[in-house]
Amino acid sequence: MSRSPPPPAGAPRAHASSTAVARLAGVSQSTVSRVFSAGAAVSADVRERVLKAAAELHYKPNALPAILQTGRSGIVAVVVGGFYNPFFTEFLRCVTSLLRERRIETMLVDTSSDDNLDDIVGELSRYRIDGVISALAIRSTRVARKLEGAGIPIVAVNSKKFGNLRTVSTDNRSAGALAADLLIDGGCRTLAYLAGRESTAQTERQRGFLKRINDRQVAPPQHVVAGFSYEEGYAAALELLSSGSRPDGIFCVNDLVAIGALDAIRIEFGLSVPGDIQVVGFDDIPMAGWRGPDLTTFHQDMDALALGSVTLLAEAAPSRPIVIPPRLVLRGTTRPRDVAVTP
Amino acid sequence: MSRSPPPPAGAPRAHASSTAVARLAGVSQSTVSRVFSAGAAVSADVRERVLKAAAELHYKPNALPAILQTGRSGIVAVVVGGFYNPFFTEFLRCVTSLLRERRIETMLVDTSSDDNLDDIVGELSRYRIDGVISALAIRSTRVARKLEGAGIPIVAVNSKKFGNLRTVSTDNRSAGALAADLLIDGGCRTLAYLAGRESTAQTERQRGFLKRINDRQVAPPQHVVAGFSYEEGYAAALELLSSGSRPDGIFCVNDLVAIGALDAIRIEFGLSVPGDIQVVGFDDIPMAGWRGPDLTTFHQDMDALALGSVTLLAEAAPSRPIVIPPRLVLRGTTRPRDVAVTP
DNA sequence: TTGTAGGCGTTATCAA
DNA sequence: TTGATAACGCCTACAA
Repeated sequence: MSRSPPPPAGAPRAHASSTAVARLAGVSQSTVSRVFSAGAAVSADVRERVLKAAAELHYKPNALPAILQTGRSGIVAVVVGGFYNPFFTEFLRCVTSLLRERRIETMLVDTSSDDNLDDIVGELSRYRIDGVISALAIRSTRVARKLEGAGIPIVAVNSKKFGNLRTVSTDNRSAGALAADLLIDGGCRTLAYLAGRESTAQTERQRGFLKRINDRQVAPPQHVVAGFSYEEGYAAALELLSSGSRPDGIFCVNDLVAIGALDAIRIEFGLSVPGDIQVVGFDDIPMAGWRGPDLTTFHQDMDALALGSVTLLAEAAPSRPIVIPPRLVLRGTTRPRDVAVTP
Repeated sequence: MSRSPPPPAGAPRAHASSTAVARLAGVSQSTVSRVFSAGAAVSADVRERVLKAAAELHYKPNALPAILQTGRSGIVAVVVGGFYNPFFTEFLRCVTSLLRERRIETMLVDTSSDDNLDDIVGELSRYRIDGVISALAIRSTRVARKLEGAGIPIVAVNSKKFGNLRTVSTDNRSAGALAADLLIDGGCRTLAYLAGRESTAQTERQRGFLKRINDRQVAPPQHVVAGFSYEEGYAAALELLSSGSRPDGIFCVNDLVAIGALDAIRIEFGLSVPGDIQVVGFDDIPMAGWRGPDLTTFHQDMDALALGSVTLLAEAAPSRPIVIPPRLVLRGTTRPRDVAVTP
């Protein structure tokens, strides 16, 4: 029997195979296989002998041949769009936790844009991943089409729906409308919106906000494009206030931008929040609850988003989009109020 | 030729194999394999024909048989100890980015404790991962030993060294000493330390801090066990100050604890920082640089930690531990000073 | 309950 | 430069 040359000293010794275990236990390879696959019929005596041999050889079943055989890898790729934003890391936490419960492994992909998602998924498909969960929304038809061509089920969060794409979203538009109500009911009359860059979530929030403002016959808000980071929020607020305008209510595309804006308003301009200006964010990241920012915001229900993603991915065929309602979290950057807010 | 039954309608169609491509291109399977493995000799003519056929069939080489054959998967598991702490997420960001450059995939593991790391790695070894990078330090000999038994190279950050374990660490002890110097030179005489729970990093920071304080003949600091989160830092500061003591300098085990403490000090007690109390953190997470906290802290060089981890993992045999110097970042929670700090 | 044999889709080896 | 053939380690019939 021909054998491979011995591994160089110091190198991790090769993994034992089921054949090796079988030899040591004096049984056939298939018997070893049976012992390690749930619900197969093996006599207690043989099972014990096999397990003993396996332990002795540090045997761990090799998943790869099984995948090769069955076509299912038990691996899901999770895509995030940057670790700077706790929205992504929280989502990642929830998803990996759910996947782990289901004994599925997570392959992590971090990318700044969905533009190259098709390439990344193509690359990952070499590992026969069972699916993709993307916290990054898909924007272009080109990418959506190529992803479909890869033949791997894909769930995207807060994304527009394309073809077979499965989507789970927070109801961003309603939240935008609610934000408008909140500020207007709180007495604001000169509103501003600190926007993100192109993304479905951002567009929807903005749309809901503008629509409700218009419906309630309040003057349209000033619009400043910030981005999604603390620094961009800070800079945008600086720009806004330096221009001489003094809005009394600001809705921000997310919490990082809102916290940046807050710091600029309070520290750079010495204005009071919510006295002079009320501020509303989006996401309810942990820092929004810190005593410093104490930010009023909309909670994105990560558990629901994650559970929805995992569930949709598990389904055989793409089903209807899942929409999760946001939850308003009232904190110290808006005026205390008794009136109930209705969508 | 026997064929498997056709896939159910709607199911993602099966991936094409190199054999299918070979048939279509009119060459042998080995030739297709050569075309897709770098640096193999194939005539331009044949290569073109194969690539055309491959494109037509959406062919992507299946990595699994290759792994089976070569024993190398191109997958590394990265372990983090909770997404609440930007230290972990930043590390994760740097590591995945470096791995991606090297065309290695990241399998993500999130676990609250290193106690079950051996089980997790055992589970992952089924995928024949090439190695493990753990941002979580390894504390117990039992786990270290079992990990060694798995025969997979492992790098741990800020960890004690066990056997074959490869380690990359920030020089936590020196940083602790520097923190003592900084506060004492800044005029502090009644110091306090907000500690984390058992971990090598925490112990080392504390040890360096205490030693330098002792060396400089300043009274030993008060010691409160907080933990590693914002909430725990807040609670610990509350406890410390409610007990009636008024330290004038506090060193915190990490930035989250420090920011929690800051909020308690400023908001709950109305004290001035750095006027009444100076505060020093550790890690230099992004929030430490926000205008609100504006926290003086020690920067952990994530790029260096990540690069060290990836490099150590790539080495054939475990080599010497890598130690990264921390960098003091002076901000607004300590008094401005001109004197240079020397270790 | 256990063993035998074929096949999954690559890489590696050797011959042509 | 190309092709045939043997692994890699498991799962899945099917036979004993």
